[in-house]
Parts: sequence; C-alpha cells; structure tokens
Amino acid sequence: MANADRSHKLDALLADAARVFAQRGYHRTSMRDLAKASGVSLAGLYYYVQSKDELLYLIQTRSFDAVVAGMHERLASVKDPIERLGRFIENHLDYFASHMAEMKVLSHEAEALTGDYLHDVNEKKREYTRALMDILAGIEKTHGPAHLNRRVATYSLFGMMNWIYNWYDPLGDLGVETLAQSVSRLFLGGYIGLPVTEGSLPHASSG
Amino acid sequence: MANADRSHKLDALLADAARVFAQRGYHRTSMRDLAKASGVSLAGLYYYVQSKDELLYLIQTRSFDAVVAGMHERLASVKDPIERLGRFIENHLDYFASHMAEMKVLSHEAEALTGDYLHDVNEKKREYTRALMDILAGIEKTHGPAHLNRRVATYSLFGMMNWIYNWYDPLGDLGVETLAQSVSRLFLGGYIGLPVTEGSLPHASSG
DNA sequence: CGTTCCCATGAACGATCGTTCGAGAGGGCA
DNA sequence: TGCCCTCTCGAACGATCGTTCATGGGAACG
Repeated sequence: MANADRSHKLDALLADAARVFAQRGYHRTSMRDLAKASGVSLAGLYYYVQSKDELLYLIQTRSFDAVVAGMHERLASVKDPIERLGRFIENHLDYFASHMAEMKVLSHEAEALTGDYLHDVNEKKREYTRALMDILAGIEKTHGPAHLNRRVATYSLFGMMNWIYNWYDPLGDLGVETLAQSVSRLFLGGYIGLPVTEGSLPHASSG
Repeated sequence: MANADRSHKLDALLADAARVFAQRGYHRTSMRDLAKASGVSLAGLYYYVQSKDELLYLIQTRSFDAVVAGMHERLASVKDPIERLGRFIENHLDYFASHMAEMKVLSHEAEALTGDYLHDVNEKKREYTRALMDILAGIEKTHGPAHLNRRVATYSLFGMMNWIYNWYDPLGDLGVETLAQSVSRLFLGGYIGLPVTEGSLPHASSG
C-alpha cells in the first residue's frame, strides 16, 4: 500500500525533525539540517511537507492530539475528582517522558507558529487548560474551597509539569510514576491541604 | 561624564533588545530589528556591543545578577527557614513581574547562548538552584522530612515560578504579593503539609 | 586655526536561509 | 515496447542574515 508507505515516511520525518528542533531550537534549525538528520535530500523534504512552518505545526498538533486523546481515555471511567486529577497528571507526564522531544517542541516553540497554525494550536491549549480547570472545580465541590485562586493553581501545575524538559532525564533513577505521584501530592497538599496518605515516597537526597 | 553617557545608552539598548527578544524570540530577531527598535543605525549597534551573542549574554547575566543580589539582600537577616523560602519566592516573582521581558529572555532563551557565555550563565543558575535547595534542607531540618524528593520539589517550584511569563499579566488584577503568597502556600502545603494559617486568600473564580 | 577622539552612519560583504524547478530513476500497466 | 505515476535529487533563486569598513560630523583641546 503506497499511501501507508508515504504516511510512515512522514511519521519518521516528523520524529527526526522533532529531535533536531528539541536540540537546536526551531529557528536555529535549517531545512538542510533536517535533510541530513532524516537522510533525505533537501528538495526531497518538500515532497512530504509544504513548508518548515507546517513541519512544526504537524509535530505540535499531533503530539497535542495524542495527549488529549490519552487524557479522555484515562478519565472516561473515573468519577472521583481527586483521582481524576491524578490521572490527568499521570497522562501528561507519561506522554511527556516518553516523547520528550515532541513535548519540548510543543512547550518551548509555542510562539514560533504563526497565522492559522498558531490559532489552531492555541485553541487546543485552551480546551486542555479548561479540562484541568474543570477537574479543579470538581475538587473544590467535594473538598471545600481551595487555598488559592483556581487560575493560579492551574498555571502553577502546568508550570511544574511543562518545566520538566529542563531537568528531567527519562532514563535516570527517577521513574515517571514516582514523579507523577510527587507532583500530585505537592499540588494537592497545597491546593486543598490534602495530607499524604498511603506509602510515603522515597526521600533520596538531592543530586 | 562621557563614560556614563555611554553606559546609559548601553542600558537603554539592552532594555529595548530585551523587549524585542521577548516578543519575537532571539533567533527570529535581526540586528536590523534591534536597530529600528532602539533608534540607532545598524552599524551603530556595534559601537556598544561586540555581537548579537554578547547582547543576549548581557541581558541574561545582568538580570540574573540582579535577582541573586536581591535574594541575598532579602535573606540577610532572616533565620527561620519557612520565612526564608517566602522571601526567596517573593524576590524571584517581584523581579520577574517588574522585568518580564528580561526574565522571559533569561528563562526562554537559555539555550541560545554558546561557549563561554553559556557556561557563565549556567554557573550562575547552578548557584541559584543550590541556594533554593539549601533553604529546603533547612526546612526539612526544622519541620521533619518532606513529603517528596528535594530535587523534584526544587525544580517543581522553579517550574511554577518560571512559567508565569506564559500567562501572568503584571498589569492585571492579580498582584505580585498575592501571587507570591499563593505560590508559597501551594508549595509548602504539599512539601511539608504546612496548613494555611492567617487570612485566607481571595477565591475569585477563574477567568 | 589644526588635531584628536567619540559617536554614528550608508553601503557593502560573504554566508546561509527557505523554497522552487526541471530532470530523471524505477516500477506498474497497457 | 511505450506511457504514467511516485518518489528523489542537484542546482539554483532571491531574500535576509550578522558583521565590517571607510567615512564624516562635531565637540574638546592645544
């Protein structure tokens, strides 16, 4: 099936491009760099993609769609707001850790997009942010008023999670599950004063 | 005094450059853009600065030095670890809110530097990070073991604080003092389970 | 007056950028 | 065989990049 071949080659190209964009930054990366990294000629890139802009857009929109799809999947059968928040964080960090390059590009090159591309991705971000805010609203409903403004809480949590590309090593000692639990507890402890309940976390000293 | 004139013009140039870098990104900004924004000719820029690289370095290193100096000033006479953390966060966010452009450039264009410039700024970052970690160690000493890994806590807090250039409006309804208090409580509540004590925060619904 | 020094400029340089174009290799099908 | 379709490429285009250079206005000083 020729169409599938083409689609797979585009997938591979996007993965290679995400790697290089994550490492060198979007604007610092030339189409010649991408040609070298993907093993295709410079002109050959334009058979699969209309422009460098579209390349960035495809990386961002596909990653985002995957994150949102995973979120809906993990939240589908969960009613308890606290548990929903845990799932939301797990999903976000899971995808982040297993697609560091793409997510770094999504988080860090947000303003590199323009026009309709930018508008489209921003729309997705707004919906995703709204999803988290709704979860927080649910928590407040069952656990009483929060200790701080919901908007501040939302962006603080996104800040914690989206900053990890600056320091987290998916291959290091710290597992994603532990990281997700830590972030959940850190957030919930401050947001509604939820105490740590089950098995305490390891207290390895800093490194 | 001619030297002071020159220094002041350099200051103004750096401020203008920070504004443009923050808005368009470092690599997207051309020296011609900066010439236009600062009212100097293209060649004239090179009288004050050796290269575009150095321009970015100066913005970053000066901002960082100011943040670190403010930190030392505010921590000088404070012994209580909890209070020290509060001052640390206040200082960071105060400077962030009053120098959004510079701090966005510092946070967002970290990897645009190269060679000695990069090494120098990274060294400052390491020291600053260490300062926060030491405060956390002090907190653990007086309040018992934390609920999560110190390294995760450190970077989570930096994530909350450094992410604000993505959403915070210094001219909006949310004041810096309130923001700093919120971040402090959010962090401490989750880190050591510190309950909210005095006057609760406003619970304005999201916007 | 002449000389010196600070500041500023227009014009140009070579390099690199994203993108295009014409050409052709190779397989499937008549 | 001849024709078409998919895929790939080298070479080139115009634009824009960071930087340099020769030049000169004008204040300061002898």
